[in-house]
Amino acid sequence: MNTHDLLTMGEVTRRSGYAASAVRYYETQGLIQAQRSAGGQRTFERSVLRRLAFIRAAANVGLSLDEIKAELDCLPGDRTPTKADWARMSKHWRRRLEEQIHALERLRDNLDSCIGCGCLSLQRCGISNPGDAAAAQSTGAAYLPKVLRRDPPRRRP
Amino acid sequence: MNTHDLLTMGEVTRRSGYAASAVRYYETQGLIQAQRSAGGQRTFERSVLRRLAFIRAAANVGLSLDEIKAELDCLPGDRTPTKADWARMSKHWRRRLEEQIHALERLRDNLDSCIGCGCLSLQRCGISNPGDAAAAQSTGAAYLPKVLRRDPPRRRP
DNA sequence: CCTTGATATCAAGTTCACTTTAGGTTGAAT
DNA sequence: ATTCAACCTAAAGTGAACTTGATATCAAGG
Repeated sequence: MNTHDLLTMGEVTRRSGYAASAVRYYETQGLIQAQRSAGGQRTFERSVLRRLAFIRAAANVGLSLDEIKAELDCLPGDRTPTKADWARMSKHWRRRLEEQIHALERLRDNLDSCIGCGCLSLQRCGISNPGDAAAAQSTGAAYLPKVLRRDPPRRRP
Repeated sequence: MNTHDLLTMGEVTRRSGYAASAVRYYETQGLIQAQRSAGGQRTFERSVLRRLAFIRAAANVGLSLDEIKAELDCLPGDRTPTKADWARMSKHWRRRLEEQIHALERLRDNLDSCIGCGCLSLQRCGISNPGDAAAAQSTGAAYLPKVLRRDPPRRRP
């Protein structure tokens, strides 16, 4: 416990749940900022905790650090998100979550129909949809939305 | 087009959508097998296409290669999955997909309530749930199921 | 035979999000 | 003054899933 409102690294790690190495990493990546003491040790404003919470939340929603940085950079003057910012950004997140949910639901439903067909048919299966040249026109791909697709079949120039 | 039913690398890459490097990688990892021609070039049985389709499907459901290998190894005699195998395994996948869907739905709903609270409260927010020492008992974590949790807050020994 | 394009191997590189290691410094308490 | 936990930096390591690069061989048409 220190007397005024600057936090030490130890306090930040304890209260944020992040490892010191992660906190330092985020600083190098410009996601958070730190002041330095005379001896060169980091001191953090209390707001860094909120920022770290934001980072964790965004990461849990599936954003990459680059994306998170972009969101944080959108905050004018590098301030901590206000309620309005939060609402705006959460709209963004919600859309993303909805997409993921729908993608998974489609995948699940397709899985059900695949059980019936003894599937993995190279021609028709929407889950495997191997991008067989013979099936290039297949509608199967529609079942696997981009958000879930791991690899792009047929990247022939 | 070759005359009998062994496939060349080129045919496999064209028909599976996988890059040759990926196919070779899967072979080193024991996910697929290949015979060799006199000159040392790979030849594949046609069933490798089905296996690759299976691999892609499983990967799209979110399984790691290790998990996929485990599933494939479960097939007695290293054969291509039959309808029964497929049904058994898809049950596995379905559970996984259901989990992911529910996790995302909870996250989405929590996001909605967070908009109302101007959130990211260190104490209560289920989305950020930073593992603040003061909030160690928080129920917030319940909102973020393991499948979605990126990092384990407070791993203090 | 020669050329060309497809394949082969093996090691090393890539990306992401950090962690680990090694070795040195700080700062608060005794 | 001494001690020792907490802190610092820079560089290298991790793991997943491949890709890239360098270099060499194969296969088939002309």
